[in-house]
Amino acid sequence: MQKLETIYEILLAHYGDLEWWPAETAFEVIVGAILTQNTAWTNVEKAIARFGGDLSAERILALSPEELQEIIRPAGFFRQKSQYLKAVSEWLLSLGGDMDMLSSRPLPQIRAELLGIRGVGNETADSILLYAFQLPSFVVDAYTMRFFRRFPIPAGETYMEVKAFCEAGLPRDVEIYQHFHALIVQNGKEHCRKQMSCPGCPLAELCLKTAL
DNA sequence: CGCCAGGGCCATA
DNA sequence: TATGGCCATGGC
Repeated sequence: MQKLETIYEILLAHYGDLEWWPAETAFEVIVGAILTQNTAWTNVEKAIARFGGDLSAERILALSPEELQEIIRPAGFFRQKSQYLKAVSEWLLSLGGDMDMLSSRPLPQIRAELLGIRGVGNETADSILLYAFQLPSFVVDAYTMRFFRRFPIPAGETYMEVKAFCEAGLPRDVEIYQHFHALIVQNGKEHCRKQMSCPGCPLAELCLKTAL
């Protein structure tokens, strides 16, 4: 396949800078990362709106399980996710709650801590690192997995293999990681999801055109 | 009506 | 390590 940077440049030239993780605060990014697990983003927006602008780790811990479940109900899996939200909130506050202090520590350490939290797996951990803490940890999601089935990776296709491949093939830069992830999602939504709609795809000439 | 969306946990082999 | 069942809502 082509150099990863080449693919990135092509996508960037075609779609431009996509900023698709809208959030008022870093904590809202964390909440969104939990709520969006296997869930449409429109449902996450509904759930976040139901916090009524009062969204903090303290608030989440103060709410009863039932109250929290009722607020996030539109995001689905609300019984599990209410526990997950309380777990990340406890982690955050147990370390002082200062996002800047937290993010100033070694990335691998933060990632390991995140993975130790109930409800935080690889993708959620990387989303929090990249979009909430602004640290260079590449996010691999369902779109990314499908994407690299079109451009097979020699190393393999497990989560960590795809992640390592992307990080090795791009400058270690938060903006680039964020943009590339957004570009992959946008391209995947428009082209290789339900049907093979190659016309108009900026990568049509490079793609293996493998049925997904 | 059925499908599935920006996963993760847990039990089982 | 690798499947498979489970969790739940809203949009199409």
